Amino acid sequence: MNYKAPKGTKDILPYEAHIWKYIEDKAQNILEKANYKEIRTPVFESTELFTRGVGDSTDIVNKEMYTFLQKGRSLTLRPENTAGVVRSFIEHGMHRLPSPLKLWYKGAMFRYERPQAGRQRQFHQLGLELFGIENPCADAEVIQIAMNFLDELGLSGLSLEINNIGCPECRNEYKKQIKSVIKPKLEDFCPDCLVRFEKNPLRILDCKNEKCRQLLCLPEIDSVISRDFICESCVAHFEELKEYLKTLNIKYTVNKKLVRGLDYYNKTVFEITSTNLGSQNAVCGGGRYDPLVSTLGGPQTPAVGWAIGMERLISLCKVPEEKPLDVFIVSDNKKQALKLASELRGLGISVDLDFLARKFAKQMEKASKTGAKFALILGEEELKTGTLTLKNLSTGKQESISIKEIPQRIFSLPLNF
RNA sequence: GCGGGCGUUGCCAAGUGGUUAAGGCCCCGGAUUGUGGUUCCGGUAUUCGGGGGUUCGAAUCCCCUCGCUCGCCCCA
Repeated sequence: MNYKAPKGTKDILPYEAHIWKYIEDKAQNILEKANYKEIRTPVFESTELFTRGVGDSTDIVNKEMYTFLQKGRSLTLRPENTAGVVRSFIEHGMHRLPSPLKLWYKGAMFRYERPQAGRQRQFHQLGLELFGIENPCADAEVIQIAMNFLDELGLSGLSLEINNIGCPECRNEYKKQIKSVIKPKLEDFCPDCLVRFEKNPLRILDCKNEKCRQLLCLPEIDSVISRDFICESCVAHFEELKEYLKTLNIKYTVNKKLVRGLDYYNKTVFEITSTNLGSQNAVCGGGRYDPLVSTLGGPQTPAVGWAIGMERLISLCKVPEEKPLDVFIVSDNKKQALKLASELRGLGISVDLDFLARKFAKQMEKASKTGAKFALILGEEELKTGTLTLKNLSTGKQESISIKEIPQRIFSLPLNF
């Protein structure tokens, strides 16, 4: 029997793992500087959390969840992490902590979809959530952090799109108006949009079907889209956010047709896309979700957050080379070699050695191929005299040395070694 | 759920009906039993994703099936 990783899953192989670590370290660094604390929640939650939280009109809930029954309880592998973090927030009474509460997370998410470029069934997100602040300065900080993070990774070809989809009240009015102008032309729209018309009419706005897009440009429809349908307080929120972004020197474009697929969003929504990805070009997506905490049974708490798709991000990053190994021990005495390795590791030096006890030439070859900076020779001669031979593998120079001198020799190497 | 492309060794591949299935990389051994990264020599696929069929003869043609991949939908 040949076993393969299941469809839509991938191994992160040893030579790729340092890329993940590099990115995660960078994120952690940036987030902690802004006082975000890491939270780790379970990879599965009760199914109801997602049907309530993410929304049962969404594709995620309708056709993409990995759900299983355990002793009569329905559980689901998390398709996203906001609902889980909010559940934890409520369960542990975090609303009593000083506001704002800033959390971040990273981990695997699961959605049953047809895999393609930039999309897997098990994928990883890194995200943050900011609770307790209604003012758009929170939206601005969150966006600023995302942009800063992507910037520091040296990404190019990114663009930030923002929109304000209103609060539940004004959005209902907007839906009515959209429906009324679309209705006369309804039969010209694609079959998917016919379904959307009933279930979630705003989703028609970001349909990628060429015909639908043209229909949306008809003057009578376009005028409804481009008019600010949102209520005064939502407009004020949006205007203020734009001022913050301007002050922070963050470039953005307003995209009136940007609608996010998760039911919990209100007011601000945004997306960061890259021209260097395939058709799944969103690296980061997020927005404000003021109603969610109370929907899930907690006290009314405003919140805003985003998530970044790790696999998509990694495909865009140029990452520095892995640090080379400091020392490779060449020896025909395995016991002494292992002992030496353990001593040097204790001093903070990275050390490997040959376990096959091959001849010196082979061990030297291995030392080279491993990419070690030094070969440290511990043979009969060295054992007799109580010394070691340290060979610089890039210059070929070697010297007799005592164990005490090793750290100094190794750490004094210039950085561009 | 619906479309397109592709499956030859650990990896990248040549081969499109005719004897033992090129080549390159990696790996292993030797030249070189205490000195590498360069070089040279040698080794590693009873078998072409799997099953069935056509044929004297199939990686190559036909049918079925499985897997991967890209796109639609949707999302990070």
